[in-house]
Amino acid sequence: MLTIGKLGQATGTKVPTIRYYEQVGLLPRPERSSGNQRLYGRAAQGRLAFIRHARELGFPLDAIRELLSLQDRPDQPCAAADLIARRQLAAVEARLARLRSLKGELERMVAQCAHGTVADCRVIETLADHGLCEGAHEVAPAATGGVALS
Amino acid sequence: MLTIGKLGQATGTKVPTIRYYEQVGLLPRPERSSGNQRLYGRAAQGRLAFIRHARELGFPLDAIRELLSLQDRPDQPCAAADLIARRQLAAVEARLARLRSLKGELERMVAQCAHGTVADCRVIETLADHGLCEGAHEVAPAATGGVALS
DNA sequence: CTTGAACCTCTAGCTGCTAGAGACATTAGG
DNA sequence: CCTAATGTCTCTAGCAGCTAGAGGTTCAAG
Repeated sequence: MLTIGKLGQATGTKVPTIRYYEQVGLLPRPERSSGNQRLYGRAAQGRLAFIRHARELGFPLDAIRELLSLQDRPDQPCAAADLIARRQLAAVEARLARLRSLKGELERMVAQCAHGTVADCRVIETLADHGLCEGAHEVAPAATGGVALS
Repeated sequence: MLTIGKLGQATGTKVPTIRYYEQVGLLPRPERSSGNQRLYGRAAQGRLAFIRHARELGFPLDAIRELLSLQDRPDQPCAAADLIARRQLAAVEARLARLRSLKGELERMVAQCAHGTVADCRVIETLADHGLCEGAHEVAPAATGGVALS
C-alpha cells in the first residue's frame, strides 16, 4: 500500500494532481488509513500510469475517461478505442501543420531583423501589417479541441 | 469611427474578445458615443490587427504587451523585439519536436490495432504499459511557458 | 413608433492543473 | 517517550485566453 506521495513518485505525478484526478472521477476513491490518509494498491498505480501516459500523448481527460471505461470491459470490440486514438492523431497532425507554418513565418521575421531601431524593425513591421507576411496562416482554425500538448 | 461590432468584423475578432483586451490593458479605453457605446478609430484598428496577428503566431499576451510598448517608442533599438521573436521561435520549435514524436507513437499505436476486442487491443495495451512504446516521449518537458498556439 | 439587432455591464465557466492556508498524521532521531 | 520535521488532509483561489449567459439600454430601419 502506497501513500499518495509514494504513488506520485512512482508515477511521476504531483500529489495535488492525483487528488485532482480523484475529484474529477478518473481515479476511484482509495482506501484510507486509520488517520484518514489515502492508500493505494497496484490497481490504482496501473490506472494512474495509464492516465499519465495518455496525457503525455496529449489525450484530453474526457478521451482518457472513455479509454479507461473501455479498458474495464475487455470483451468489447476495440473499434471505439481505435477511433479515439485516430481522432487524437488527426488533432496532432493538424497542430503540426499549423506549427510548421508559424515556424516558417517566425524564421522569416527574425532573419530580416537588421538590428537597427524599432522604427524599421521587420519584426514589429511584420506584426503590424499582415500583408507583409506570406499569408501562411490565413485564418486560425480554432476549436481544435482544447488539447494542451504541453 | 467604428462600433465594436464593425471593428470585430474588420479584424476577425469576436466582440467579447475586444472587450477582454481592453480589460487586460492591451487596448486603450476608446471614446464613447452619447449612448455609452465604444467608438474606435484607425489607430485602435491597427493596434487590434497587430494583436491578432501576433496571437495567430502564438505570442502570449504578455509578449504582445511588450511588443506593443516597443512599437510605441520607435527610436529604441529593436534588439528587445528580436529577442521576443526568437524566444517565440524557440518555443515553437520545441513544441514541434515534441509533437512529431507524439505523432510517431500515435501512428504506431493505431497501425497495430487488429480491430479485435479490447482485451488484445494494442491501443489500450500501449497506454497501459509505457514499456511497450519506444520511449519517444520519456519525460514531459513541462513549463514551456504556457503558450497556447491554438 | 415599433421592432429587432447590436450594444452595455457583470458574473461564471472552460481545461488541467498549481499554490496556498491552516490543521492533523506519521516517522526518524535523540 | 518526546519532539521536530515532514507528509498529508480539506478547502479555496488562481493561471491563460477567452467564451457564454443574464438582464438591461441604445440604435437604425421601416
